[in-house]
Amino acid sequence: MFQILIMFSKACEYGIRATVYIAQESLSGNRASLKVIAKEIDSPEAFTAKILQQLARHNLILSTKGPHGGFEIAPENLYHLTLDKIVKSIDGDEIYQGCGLGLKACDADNPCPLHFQFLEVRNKLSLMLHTTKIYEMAEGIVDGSAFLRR
Amino acid sequence: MFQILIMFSKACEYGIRATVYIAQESLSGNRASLKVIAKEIDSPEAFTAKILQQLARHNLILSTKGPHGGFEIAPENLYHLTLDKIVKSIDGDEIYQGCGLGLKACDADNPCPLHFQFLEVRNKLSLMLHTTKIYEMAEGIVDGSAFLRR
DNA sequence: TAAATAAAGGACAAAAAGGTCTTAATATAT
DNA sequence: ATATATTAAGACCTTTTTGTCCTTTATTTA
Ligand code: FES
Ligand code: FES
Repeated sequence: MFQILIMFSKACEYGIRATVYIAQESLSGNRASLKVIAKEIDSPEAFTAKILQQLARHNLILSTKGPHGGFEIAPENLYHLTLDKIVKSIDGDEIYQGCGLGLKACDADNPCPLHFQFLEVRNKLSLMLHTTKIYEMAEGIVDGSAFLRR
Repeated sequence: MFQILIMFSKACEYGIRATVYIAQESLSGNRASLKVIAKEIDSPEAFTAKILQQLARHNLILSTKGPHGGFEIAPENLYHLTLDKIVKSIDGDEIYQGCGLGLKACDADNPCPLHFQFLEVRNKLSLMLHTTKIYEMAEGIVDGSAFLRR
């Protein structure tokens, strides 16, 4: 009964914040270790590990084991990576499909009474996710105009 | 890890669909019983009961016990009731407050790197919820241009 | 090669959301 | 008054999400 209305699962929140932090480090050529990431974004370490594993499996971030290992974003990805990729990796593929009122299908031929209004909001969200770049978010951290904790 | 991105909790979905159905009946002067509601909107009966109880406690709908009892919407509410009231009754009050990335506070002075983009989407959603009237949704059902199940 | 460091993976635990069942309360009709 | 229909309320169960812990695997450095 008590769930926030829009947005991300905890997994997704941590995933986004972690990725932004990793991007920030990658911008200055450093790798970030799980321990540091979890501390910097104030997230549960082991849980964050699972999420980063997923992102690594989907090749959104790179992971390296051993001393001086950690996570980074490949230079060729760094400036292209958008929010929607992160979200899709974590929350799955069917994000933009289901009916907002929970009907089994969502289509304009058999719409629920909220279909068209809902679509507008969803499209706006979708646009936001597709156009927001991780490195831009990271730059906000670097220049001190945005924060990943507190 | 596997949660849909936007929108309503199941409780909210059922709550909205049930209310729209009740509104539809109220438009023609009838009460709707739990059993019929659950059947018409294809929702679990006992769970739906809980949700309707909440809505009744918040005075969004009226409930009457006994034979020919059931749920209805008071005529003076019928044309004013908007979606946001339903959502607020079920999912609580803090819907429009939290940070999209899960930071402890959401404000423009200490924004997360998604704050301003997020706000745009949230405002659009908020506007939609505040302007969409239940009776209009119900009319869509009546005239056959929208559906509450399938 | 051994020791140290760091991520990967799997089993498990806790919390929240979703859902059921049983009993009580209340209104109606006979 | 009694039987019946209907919602209210509380205890309980199930599934999903969130989170922890421990062992294994890979990499680096001494
Ligand atoms: S049918 Fe409900 S949102 Fe499309
Ligand atoms: S601070 Fe994150 S959405 Fe406002």
